[in-house]
Amino acid sequence: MVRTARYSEEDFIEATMALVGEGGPAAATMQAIARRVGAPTGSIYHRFESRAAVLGAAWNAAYGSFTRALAPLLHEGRPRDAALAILPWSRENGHRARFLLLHEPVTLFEDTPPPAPQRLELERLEEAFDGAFRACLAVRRGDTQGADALCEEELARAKFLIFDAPIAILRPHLMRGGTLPPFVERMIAELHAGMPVAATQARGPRPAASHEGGPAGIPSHAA
Amino acid sequence: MVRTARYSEEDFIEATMALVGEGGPAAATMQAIARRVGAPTGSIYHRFESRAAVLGAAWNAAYGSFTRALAPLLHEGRPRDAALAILPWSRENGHRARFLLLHEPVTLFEDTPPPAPQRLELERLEEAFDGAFRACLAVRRGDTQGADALCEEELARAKFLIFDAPIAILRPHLMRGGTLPPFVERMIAELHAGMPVAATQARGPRPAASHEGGPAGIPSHAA
DNA sequence: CGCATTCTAAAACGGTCATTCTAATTGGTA
DNA sequence: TACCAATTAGAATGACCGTTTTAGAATGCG
Repeated sequence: MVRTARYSEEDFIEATMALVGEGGPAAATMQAIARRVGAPTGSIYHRFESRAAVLGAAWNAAYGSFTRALAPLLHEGRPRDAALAILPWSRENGHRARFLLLHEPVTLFEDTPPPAPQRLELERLEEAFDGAFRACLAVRRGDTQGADALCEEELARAKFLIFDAPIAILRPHLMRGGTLPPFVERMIAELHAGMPVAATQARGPRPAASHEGGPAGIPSHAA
Repeated sequence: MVRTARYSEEDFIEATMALVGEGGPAAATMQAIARRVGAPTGSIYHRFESRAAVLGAAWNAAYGSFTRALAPLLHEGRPRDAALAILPWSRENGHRARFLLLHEPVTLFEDTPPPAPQRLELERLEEAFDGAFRACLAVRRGDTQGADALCEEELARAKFLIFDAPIAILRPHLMRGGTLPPFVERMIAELHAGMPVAATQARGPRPAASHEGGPAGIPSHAA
């Protein structure tokens, strides 16, 4: 090394997350990222090989931070606490939360997928998070046979309850940009009380629809 | 009128929804839309004043079709059936479903908001759908005082249960592009059994977290 | 039968963006 | 101190996109 870098990789990543969080993926042009950092456009290319690499790195940073907050709780078999942990994480990560929870990767990487390094790291992160879900289910069921004998439905239920549903509860408020109202916590807690991930002790195979008829037989659109 | 049009407004709208559903908003360039229809680029401007107008019209078409399927059930006070009605609607509207349910308006209109005609129609549609939610809550509570005395939390709960949560259940499968597995119906039904929109008869003020402690007191990130 | 009007058709324009290029600068090291 | 690779700095390039323009074709009406 001979010259000390003035702008770090993290500077560009932070600027990218802020721009996407505020104005959507299209707002994060290379020139906008550079301007926000105070650097010339070309400097980004000394750290990242392309725009897709910057977006990929930003996504991995946000996703990594998020999963690091939830994974330990999942491994301890505490799905409800994991779902609730999304709240403090969102409050403490303004930029990151809006960036990660308001945009699907599809819309971020639609034009060009991120290059190999970022793609591989994302695969690692996703695999680790998936493993945490499976471990959580195994713990809740008191499984000794490991976390492999899970059907697709069980995993989908867990991901919905711990990940997608809390995010759906938060999304309207993240979008409006204000602070999260206190009732979002109540809603997540109620959700987990009424539709548990998996029963701890034997509690009957499934809660089953309690009133107003079973789950089968959707009426068609009207009446 | 003097010359019969070869390409209709609906042609361009349909192509737009298909392109966005397949490749995200950036895939729906004016040239791509025209190419898919088989028309020259300029022809679109005989029907729409700008790209934002095309996207807005497409959004309104999809959103209108969706709300027309749900609103009657809401007005009848059948929130569970409304949530379940999203399933057949999605199966019958491949393009539309992926377009509407996989993309937030924020990411569609980030650069330029749609012009007045489309913006106004969207406001009408949103107001009508909002009214349906309020009506549903009023019916469920047996309210005689109308649908105005609703707190923010009640409305947020209803929208989550009937709209956002079912969509969150469907999203992974819409993304993969395959057919919807049968267990998504069970999940929606269970959700409504465990966390009802509003009790029909007096059933106690709130279900309250049944086991493993009340809703208050989130542990911080670990342990 | 021709004309006004609405459309198709395709090329052209202006702007923006990602990326590259050239030159100047920096600061640890020999 | 003199060097030199890594970096800053900012302009230049080439591609693509939304929109406009120009020209020609079709059709109902007088």
